[in-house]
Amino acid sequence: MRQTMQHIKHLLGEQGHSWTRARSAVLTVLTTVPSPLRAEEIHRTVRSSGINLSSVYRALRLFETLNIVRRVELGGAARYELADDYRHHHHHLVCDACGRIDDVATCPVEAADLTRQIRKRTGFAVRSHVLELFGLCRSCRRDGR
Amino acid sequence: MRQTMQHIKHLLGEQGHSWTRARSAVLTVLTTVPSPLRAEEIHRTVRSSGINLSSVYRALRLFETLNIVRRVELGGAARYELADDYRHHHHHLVCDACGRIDDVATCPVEAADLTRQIRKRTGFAVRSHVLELFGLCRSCRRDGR
DNA sequence: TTGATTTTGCAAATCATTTGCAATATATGC
DNA sequence: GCATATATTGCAAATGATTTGCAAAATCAA
Ligand SMILES: [Mn+2]
Ligand SMILES: [Mn+2]
Ligand SMILES: [Zn+2]
Ligand SMILES: [Zn+2]
Repeated sequence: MRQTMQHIKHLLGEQGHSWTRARSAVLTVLTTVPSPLRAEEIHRTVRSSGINLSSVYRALRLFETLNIVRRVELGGAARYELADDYRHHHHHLVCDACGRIDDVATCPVEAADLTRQIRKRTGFAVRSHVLELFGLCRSCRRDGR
Repeated sequence: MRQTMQHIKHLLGEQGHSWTRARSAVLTVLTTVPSPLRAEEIHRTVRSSGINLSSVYRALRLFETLNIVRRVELGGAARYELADDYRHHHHHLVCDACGRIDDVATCPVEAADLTRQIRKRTGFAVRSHVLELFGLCRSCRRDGR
């Protein structure tokens, strides 16, 4: 999305970071593909532009600290997707059989106001949470796996 | 807990696995310490018995597949704790400042009956979920970090 | 106790990710 | 645009966590 790219480019400038081919390319992939991708998957689509895997990792790391991208851990290599500031806060349904990953907008942590409950009960101030749901997607279920 | 150890020993036998010094030692640690531990931390307390780090990893892997232990991913090395069959289903509060890890019994996924809702809406059959909460524990909050 | 079967210690391999460094690209002020 | 100070990159080597091959040692069932 052009809007998002422009905004992020500007943000990088403000923070004293350059707008480089590598960063731009990685970001293009992430704004294009909705599911969380591995560094290696991102690299596969930008390597033709002569961009090194290390640079992909470096770009992702920078984006993560700037809250542009968030890391998603689903077992194995980490995955990355645009952060909540650019896409609705959401969680994932991961199919154990075929590996398909879908978004779920429903957040039970927000729905239950869990953050407030925990703060009241324990004094712990929740600032973020990780929630991932695993199971079988409709079609794998049909295939009786 | 003696009860738990006996039960697991019996379970291993049933499934054709031996009851070995390494497995017994790892299990003793896990039934003793309530917070999720890293392989290396477990090893530190059993190395004196001449047990190798590889064996700790192998024991943990076996226990995981037998649903005796569950892996907890909180960033960095994986951690392991007794599985839900032996301890209440629960999640964690991880303090970003001091690293303290507490259990939370409240499960918003169960509370919201999210599994059923998702199945109805999307056909996806949720079988398990991962939820970890990050923030500042009461005392780190007081210290104003 | 014994022989068949598992498991272990150890070292080397693997996998994801990070890092040092010299070469290259980007930004900024002419 | 052009020069140049600074930031970034490619590449290869390092790292940290976890896994693996294999011969030796432990466990198990008879
Ligand atoms: Mn997503
Ligand atoms: Mn726990
Ligand atoms: Zn949420
Ligand atoms: Zn739960």
